[in-house]
Amino acid sequence: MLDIQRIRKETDSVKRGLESTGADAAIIDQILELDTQRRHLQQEGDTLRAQLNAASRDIGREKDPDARKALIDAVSSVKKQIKDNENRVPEIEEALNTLMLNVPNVPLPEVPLGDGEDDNVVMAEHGDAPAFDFAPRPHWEIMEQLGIIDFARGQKISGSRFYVLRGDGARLQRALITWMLDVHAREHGYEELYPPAMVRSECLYGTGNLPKFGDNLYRDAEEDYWFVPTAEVPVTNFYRDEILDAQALPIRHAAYSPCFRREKMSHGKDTRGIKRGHQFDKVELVQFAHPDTSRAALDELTEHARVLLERLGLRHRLLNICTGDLSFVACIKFDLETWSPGSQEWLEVSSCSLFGDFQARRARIRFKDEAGTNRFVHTVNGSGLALPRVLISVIETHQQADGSVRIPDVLQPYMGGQTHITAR
RNA sequence: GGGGAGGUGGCCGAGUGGCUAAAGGCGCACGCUUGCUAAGCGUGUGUACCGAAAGGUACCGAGGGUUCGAAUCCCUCCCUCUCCGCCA
Repeated sequence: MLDIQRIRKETDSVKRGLESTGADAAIIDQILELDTQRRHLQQEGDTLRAQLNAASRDIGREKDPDARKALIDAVSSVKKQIKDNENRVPEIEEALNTLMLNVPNVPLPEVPLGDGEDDNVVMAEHGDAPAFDFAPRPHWEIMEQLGIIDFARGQKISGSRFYVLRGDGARLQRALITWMLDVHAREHGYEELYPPAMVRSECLYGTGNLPKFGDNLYRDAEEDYWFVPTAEVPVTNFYRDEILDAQALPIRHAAYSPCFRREKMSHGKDTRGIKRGHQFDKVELVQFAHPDTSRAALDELTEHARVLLERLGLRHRLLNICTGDLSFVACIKFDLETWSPGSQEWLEVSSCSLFGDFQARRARIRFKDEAGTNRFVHTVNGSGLALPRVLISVIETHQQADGSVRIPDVLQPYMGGQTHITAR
């Protein structure tokens, strides 16, 4: 959510920012109109209530029954006006609030202008494309042949876009999760959390998934429980409605969780393999940062995610996401993509975003600054990393001519010293 | 799922219709003191919104109601704790 004060004071730059993302800036004018009405109503109501309060004090002091009666009668018209005023307020406030919740974040000036993903800027490429003296195969072939995945039974159990990892496939994913969490917790300064995978809707408003993106979420039919699309949701809301110590910032948390997404929008896309499922696993990094250092925190967090790819020996690149491809909540975003030589495509394995106070304002996460003033923190997060796609890249990158897969050195201790996955 | 207790400021804890934003204590901040043993004394210390300011309004789990006036009375809901049942 944007700061209404900012919308009032910097109307033009906010509008320009929104337009650069492809959003319709007309919503800003509607907001300002309602905001004016709201303030007018509030002033009117405050004045009336001040009158009533003063009158009530007088009545309390008046002992003479007749004089008292007269005073009470006199205040009735004020009461009626207050009622009228109160009747008009909710409509305006709800309309205003709805609009505010639907305004996306405004990009930072450094975000490259563009209409869509084709305009994203490649900032860095790391590692060479792996060389093969045979035709590299896609992961679904390799994994099936090794017997470490079962698509058919996954579909039998749960339907399309579900699969079962088995044997060394399941173990490899588990090794990746553990290793990544260990790196973040032991080397990068993140406290590990294991959060709920089901949350109340309020959490999703906090992170910005609701109200606009509810149709990509699964939810309980009877109660207000929603399945998280990412650990970002519970972890960000860990501090909802709290006031943190300035000295405690930045707070860093890493969390593993399963993630659930309907993927309604991408029906026919990515149907082969494990690139896009309704359920997948992910390690998420979240930082709660001081506004003065949040931009640097984004670079730091991005590097924390990137270095994992390097250590896994995967070719990867860093993208600066353009205005037109920015997510609803981000004011700047870097994607990490890793190369999958079998499927011959770049896979997004992490989106690292700075949200400014956009989420903190929705979730009311504040800190007490040096002057003792409560201010909203800035939130930063990114995957570190998304499992299925890292798994794809590991398997396709480290596949061998004989159909086996070499296990990256860093993961071998997590696989009991095993160096290769071979057919059973 | 059934029974009992309770939700007040950073924390503890008063407060049962009016001058209570809310006693007192703790904590914290600033100042003073340094012959009553790392102690004493004083002052200050919630949030949000509107307003140039003065100031005003709202908030004592949430929502609604009664009343000139509610933290205090009534209704509904939520949550926490606890005893019982069930259970990975």
